Amino acid sequence: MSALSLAPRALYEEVAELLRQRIFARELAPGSWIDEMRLAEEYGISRTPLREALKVLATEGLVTMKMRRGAYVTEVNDKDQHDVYHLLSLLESDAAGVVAVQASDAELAELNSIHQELVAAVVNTDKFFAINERFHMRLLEIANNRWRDQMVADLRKVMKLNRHNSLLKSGRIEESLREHQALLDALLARDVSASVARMQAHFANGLEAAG
Amino acid sequence: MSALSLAPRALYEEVAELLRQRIFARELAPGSWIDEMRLAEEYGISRTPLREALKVLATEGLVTMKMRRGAYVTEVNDKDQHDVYHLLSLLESDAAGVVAVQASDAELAELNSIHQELVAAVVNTDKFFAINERFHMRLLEIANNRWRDQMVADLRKVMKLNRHNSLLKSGRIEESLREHQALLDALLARDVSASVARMQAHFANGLEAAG
DNA sequence: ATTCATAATTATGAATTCAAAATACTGTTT
DNA sequence: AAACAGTATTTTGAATTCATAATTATGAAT
Repeated sequence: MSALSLAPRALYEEVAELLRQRIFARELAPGSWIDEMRLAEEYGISRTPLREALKVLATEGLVTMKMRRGAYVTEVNDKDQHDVYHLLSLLESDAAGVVAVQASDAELAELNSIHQELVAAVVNTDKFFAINERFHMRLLEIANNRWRDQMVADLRKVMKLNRHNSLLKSGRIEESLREHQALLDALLARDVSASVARMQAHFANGLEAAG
Repeated sequence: MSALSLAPRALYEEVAELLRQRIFARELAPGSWIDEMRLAEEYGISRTPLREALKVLATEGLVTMKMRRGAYVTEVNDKDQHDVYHLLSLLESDAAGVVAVQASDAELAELNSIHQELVAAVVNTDKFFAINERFHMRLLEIANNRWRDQMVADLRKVMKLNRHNSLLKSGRIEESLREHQALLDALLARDVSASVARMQAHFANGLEAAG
C-alpha cells in the first residue's frame, strides 16, 4: 500500500533487504511459498523489482526457485546448519590469523577497545550481542578481504534462517568473554597460529551451545 | 535474432550462463559497460530476463551494478586475485582435511583412479587440465558441503576474470603432479593435517606460478 | 575556438500486459 | 462417497510499454 522511501539504493536491493528481514523474523517461514503478487501489492510496487530481489536472494541461498512454481524460503536442516557454521569458523579463524600478521597497532588497539566495551556490557545481553557482532565485523574488515567479507555476510544470513540462530547463547556470555580475551591476547602478541586456534575454539564452543 | 533452445533451466539462468562464458572469454571485457538492449536483441529475448541474469551475476561478483547507469563487468585487480586465491586455498585445503577423515575407502579409491588418469594424461596439456579440474571437483563433492561447493564455484568464476586465469600453469605439470601425489598419499593415509598441508602447498605453488 | 545552456536522444528502472503452465474447481459417472 | 474429465482461475515467466534520469548533440555567447 504505502510507497517505499526514495531509494539511494536500487529498489530491488531495498526490497531484497525487506524480504531478508521478514525471512529472518520467520514471518516468511522456511519451506513456505512466497506470494509475489501479495508482496508486490503490499509494498506498492510491481512484480518486476520484486522478482529481481527474489533472484538475488536465491543466489544468496535464502530462497529456492522452483521452475514454473515460484520462490520458496530455503529450508536449512541440521546438516546445513552444521556445514555453514563450519565454514564461518574456517573463514573467521583464518581472518584472525591474517589480522595477527597484518593489522596495524592502531587497528589492534581498536579491537582491544571494542573488547573493553564488551567487558563493560556483560550485564546487558542485547548490548553484549551487538558489540560482539561489531567485534567480529571489525576484525573481518581489518583482515581486508572483501570477498571473504561477502561470503561471511552471506553465511551469517543463512545461519539466521535457523530457529537456534544466535551465534552466541545467552548462557555463555562469561565463557564467550573469556574466549574473546584469549583471542585478543593472541592477536596482541601477534601470534598467528594461536589467534587462529583461539577463534576456532570460540566457534567450536558456540556450536556446541547452539546444539 | 535466433531464439534460445527450450530451457529445462529458467531462461534467466540460461542467459546468466551465456553471459558468464562471454565474460570469461573476455568478449565482455573487465570494466566495460554491458549493453542490455544489444544483448537482448542478439539473444532474441526481452530485457526482463536479461536484467534478472545481470542481477544474479552481480550477486556472484562478476558484474557490478551502478545506480542509474547499468551493469559493468567487474574489474579484478591483483589484490582481488590474491584474496580470492587465498580463499580458494583455504576452502579446498579444509575440504582435503574433511575428506581425509570422512571419505569412504571407495571414494578415496575413486580419487586415486582420477589421479591415475592424471598421470596418464601428462603428455596432453588440455586433457591434464580437464582431469585436474575433475579431481578438485570430486574432492569437494566428497567433502560434502554444498555451501562450500557454491562458494568455491563462485570464487573460481572470479578467478577466471583475470587474464592469468589458469589455476595451473603449463610449465608446472610435472611439479603439480608430484603435489597431487603427495596429497593423495596423505589422504590414503587418512592423515588430516598432512592432507590440509599438501593441498595448501599445491595452492601456494600455483599462485607463485600465476604471478 | 571554447564554454555554457538548452534541446534531443538514449538507456535505465519499473509498471503493465500477455501467453502459457499449474492449480483449483465443477459436475458427472461409477 | 470417490474418481475422473473438463473447465475456470490463478500464477508464473517474459514481452511490452512508459516515465524519468543520464548522456549526447546543438547552438548561442563570449
